[in-house]
Amino acid sequence: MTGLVPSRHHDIADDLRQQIRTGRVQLGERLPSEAVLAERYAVSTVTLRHALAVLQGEGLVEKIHGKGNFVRRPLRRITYRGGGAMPDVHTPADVALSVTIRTAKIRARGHLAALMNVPARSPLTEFVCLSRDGGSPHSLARIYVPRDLAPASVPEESSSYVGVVANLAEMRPPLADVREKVSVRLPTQEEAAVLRIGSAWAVLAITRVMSDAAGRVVEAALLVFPGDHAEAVFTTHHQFDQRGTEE
Amino acid sequence: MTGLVPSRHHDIADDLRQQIRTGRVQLGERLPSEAVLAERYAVSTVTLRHALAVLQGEGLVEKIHGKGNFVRRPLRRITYRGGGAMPDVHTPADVALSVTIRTAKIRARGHLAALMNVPARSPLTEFVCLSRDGGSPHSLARIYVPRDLAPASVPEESSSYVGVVANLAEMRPPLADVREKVSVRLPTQEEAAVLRIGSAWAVLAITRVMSDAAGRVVEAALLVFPGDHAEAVFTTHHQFDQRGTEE
DNA sequence: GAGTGGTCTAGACCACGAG
DNA sequence: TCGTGGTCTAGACCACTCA
Repeated sequence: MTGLVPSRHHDIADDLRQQIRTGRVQLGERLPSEAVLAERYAVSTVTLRHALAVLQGEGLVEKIHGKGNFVRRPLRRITYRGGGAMPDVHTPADVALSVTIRTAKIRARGHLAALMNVPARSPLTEFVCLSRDGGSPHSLARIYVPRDLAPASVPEESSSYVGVVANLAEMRPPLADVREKVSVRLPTQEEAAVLRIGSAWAVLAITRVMSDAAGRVVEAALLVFPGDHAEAVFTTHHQFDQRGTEE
Repeated sequence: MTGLVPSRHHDIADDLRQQIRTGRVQLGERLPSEAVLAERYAVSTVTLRHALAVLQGEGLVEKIHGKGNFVRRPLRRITYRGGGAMPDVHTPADVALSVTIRTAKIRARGHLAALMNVPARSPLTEFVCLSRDGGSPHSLARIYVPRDLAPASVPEESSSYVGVVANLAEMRPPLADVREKVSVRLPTQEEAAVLRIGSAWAVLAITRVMSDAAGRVVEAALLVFPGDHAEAVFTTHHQFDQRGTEE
């Protein structure tokens, strides 16, 4: 909206961005304090913070209250593949992802019951999976399956995301339909805290519902990825000639 | 990050949000000026602007420099359906969408050439479509097709998005593959201006590449939707029993 | 020119983190 | 306790819109 009028905080953001990209500020390192930077650039702290907010929005800087501003290690790009036949994330190197899983036995209600097309109070098992790429949070998945389709035990911590997903898939009848809804929204406070992102920065949220040939929902998953380095790919193959309704 | 400490600008945002939602401030109307509101809430203009920024991020308020802050009419939710067999947007009432189309004959280069898998300088036709829902911008689509597959003429303005897409589809050989990449990013300055959204608010960007049975790319589309009221739905049907690689 | 939002200042005080 | 970021003030001046 402001258009092409250069503003001081943009200049500063550009300068800091350059220093980060050229490696003059080391990855993972702390930037000088805001007070120091404000003096260095001869601006007020408010303006300097505005500049840092720009970089935070770009995912280059992580602010930690009471500690400082840190240059964020550029995270591996996350590619989610749609279609449901494969693990959620399978970039070539995603074996390096570690996962923390919290399991709970819950009962369906409200939105979740509707999503899974089961009566309220149906027994479900909930898996909350936080995957990490090295030290950095990577993605958050909340997976719900009918209790009778859940593995009896799931390791609390696993070094392989693929293994976990395979574990779930074993119990599952063959899939017939996968419906994935992709949306953009601001993270909840919890999500922002867990993923270590600013609460003003959007996430890529995917709601995935899988059902078997009988139409029974065998899994519902609420997946959340930091928006600045995630993407979802969907591939559709049209196996028949295009005559009328085929999809 | 700040956590549970209530802050003045959040309180104000909450109050204004309530007034908007309960209709005490009319849709499309201008809010009192920032100076007036700042006095009313007994805060500085900076703090008041911070509160408005929250509402702007939620898509409730649209700021227009020199004019005022306006309560944004809640836009119809945009649902993009993946798979490529259908028009981009087909909520029941999307016949109400109007579209402005700018057509240009261009030549492939760089990223676009790679995307369409054609040599640089291949002749393409570009369609830039801005669709509007009533008065509000709704989505921006940049569609590229090989020159020989482009309709000779496209109406500059059309009242029906569906008609336009059908127009394009007529020229097309049967589709074999559709690949859609969904990502979240900040809008470019141009996109922010055209879609009338703040440049700090993320958009849902879809890159769609369609190819025919021979593997030729017959269309590449760069679609941009305001992130706060758009979603994309992908449905996969598994027609065979699940044995090995079938995706 | 009058009224609006956009940017900025030079402080102040509060909340968090680590020793 | 000290250094950090988080919020806020009471102005100032500039840029945009419209009569």
